[in-house]
Amino acid sequence: MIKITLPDNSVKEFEPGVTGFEIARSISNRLAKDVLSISVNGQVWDLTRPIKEDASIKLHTWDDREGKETFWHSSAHLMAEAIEFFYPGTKFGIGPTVDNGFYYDVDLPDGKVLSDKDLPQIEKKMIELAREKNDIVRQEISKADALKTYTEKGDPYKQELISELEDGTITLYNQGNFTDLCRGPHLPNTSYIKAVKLTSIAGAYWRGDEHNQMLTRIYGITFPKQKMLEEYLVMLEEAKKRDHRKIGKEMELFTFSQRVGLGLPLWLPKGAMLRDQLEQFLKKVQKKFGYEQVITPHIGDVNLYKTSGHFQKYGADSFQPIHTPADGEEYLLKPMNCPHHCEIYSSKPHSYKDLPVRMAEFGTVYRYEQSGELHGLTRVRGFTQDDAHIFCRPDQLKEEFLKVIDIIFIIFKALDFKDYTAQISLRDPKNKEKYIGSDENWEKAERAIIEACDEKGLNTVTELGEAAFYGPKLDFMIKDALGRSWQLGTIQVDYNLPERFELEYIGADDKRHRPVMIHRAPFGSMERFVAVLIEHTAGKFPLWLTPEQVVILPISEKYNDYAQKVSESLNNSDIRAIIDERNEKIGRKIRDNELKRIPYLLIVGEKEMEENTVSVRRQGEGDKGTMQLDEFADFVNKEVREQLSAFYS
RNA sequence: GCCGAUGUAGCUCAGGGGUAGAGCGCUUCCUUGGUAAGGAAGAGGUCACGAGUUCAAUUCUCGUCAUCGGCUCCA
Repeated sequence: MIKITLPDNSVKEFEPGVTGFEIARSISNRLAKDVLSISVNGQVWDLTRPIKEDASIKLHTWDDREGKETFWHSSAHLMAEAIEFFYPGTKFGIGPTVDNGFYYDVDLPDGKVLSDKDLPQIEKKMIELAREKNDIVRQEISKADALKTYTEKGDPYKQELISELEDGTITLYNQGNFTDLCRGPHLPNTSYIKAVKLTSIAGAYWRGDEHNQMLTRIYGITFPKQKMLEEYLVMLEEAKKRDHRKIGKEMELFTFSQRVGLGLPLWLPKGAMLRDQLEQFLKKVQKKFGYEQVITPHIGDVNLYKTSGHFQKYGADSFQPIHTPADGEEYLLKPMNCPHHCEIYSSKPHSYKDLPVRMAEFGTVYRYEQSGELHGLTRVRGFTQDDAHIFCRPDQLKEEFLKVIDIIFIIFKALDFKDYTAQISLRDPKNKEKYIGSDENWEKAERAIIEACDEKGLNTVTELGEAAFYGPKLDFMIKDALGRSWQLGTIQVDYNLPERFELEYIGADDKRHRPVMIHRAPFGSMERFVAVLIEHTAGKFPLWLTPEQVVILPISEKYNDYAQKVSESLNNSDIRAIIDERNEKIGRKIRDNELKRIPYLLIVGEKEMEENTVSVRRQGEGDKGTMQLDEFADFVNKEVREQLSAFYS
């Protein structure tokens, strides 16, 4: 007998060769029905694979990531089987799972091009094949045999994959007439898959390299129940309604113009108001944290970027230099603010007592992005960074890092961002020559970041090899309505620029020393941040931030004068109020303004005019009763203050 | 930049080889009202742009541009 340890540390005994499925059945029939795969000593296995020795196990169902991955992995094979049925001779690339389903990269025979009109018939075939309840069978195979199989099949992609695998670890999976090279694990048979939706079709370079052949990538998602697919599709529809491009248009926040140019956003009055609120808020916070505002031009001499090294690294893929009519001068549209800030730093000598110097600028920068990459406000060619550079002594690094994290916390709190992830990017220890700067400095900087995150109790993921070439960094990422991840705030340590710009300070020892630089941007870019904010709030911005906080609705035109008086009074109390003076009934005005996502609706008529009151409605909540005019102003201002409590405390 | 799809009124979208439609919005008039759509009339389009096929193209074909979904890239 062998001992199987369950996740609750209880131990059960089984015959050697017991399978995951049998273990599940010994626990309950329900579990046997739901289980999809099993972790054996931390490795995910097929349910049908015999366990021959003592092991600790965990059974995975649809509710686990591992369970879903097994399910979708088998679904990718099912799709491949269906594609091979319609297009014999198709060559297959890779078919992994993703956050929401799976994809398979395929190379169709005879230059056949697949379009989304072909997807429904593949879906139908997948369901048909699933119903055949074909067992999915694992087969261990030698490298030589594997290579032979795919050489005969004429599939260069699989051959390439196999040639990189170690002999003795290669497995094939068979189902029906279909065989695929695969590490597994897989479902016991195809019948688990009940609902299929192939979501999109796209080109994808083999192995993600744009010099390689482009394959056709088909994305799909599957479920163990039809109803779950329906719910997923409804969820997708809802997510689309939150798209910042749609809401931005609806709420008149920003627009684009072909005449102005690709990826160059135009901020409309309400969007500009919103952005201005964010900027003013951050300026206040930064002032409190000892930052000084600076302003630098939008272009800079090309030599500035040769000094910084950016021109050598990115010049060829950037907007090309601007040439002066005479004298052969060359200027670059500013892609970064830091070189300018370095020059501000070196405009005067610094004592160690002056440090840190914290220099902030809402600096608009221009970067050439490939046309296919532009995306609403999240990926543009001209954008404004809430940039700042901290020039400090090496011994101040950690403390400064902690303070930047504090600023980011204040902002995320004011905006109710909870679902962010923090990623520490360190250098690849195996590849140290890719990075500049001494080992000692790197270790110091990496330690400072890790310790700062620990001290702040930040839940982080660490990625090796993701550091910038000039220093390690900490990024804050957040997901948009459709689950795509975007980087917002960033804090980066830089030893490179101080070196290149020969920045110095005079130490207590009366000698020259090199400061360390921290680049940081809590919002990242104003454009991207506003985009994510729109999707996060579905356009229902916090009261302190929203462009129009209050709308006054006169019962009839007779009360427009009183509405005017209310509006002036509120504006005098720093509240942004507008009036709906249209010749419409009150019900209509309420409906329209509710849909405009304005937080407070004030209804004013005969009664209110006589008593100097307003009748208050909160967006989405309905009637809140009557208040004195000044009472309402205090009420609103108090709510704003509470939302910004992280700053005021 | 690459692969695929899409482009009709301010917005959302229908239509289709014979000179273009709806709802919302907009304008004017009537109505002056109490907590999620009052009524009537009217204006508004080079059917993205360019070429080709055709007696005739918004519709079919090709190209260009833009947008959307991905890939690559992102200081």
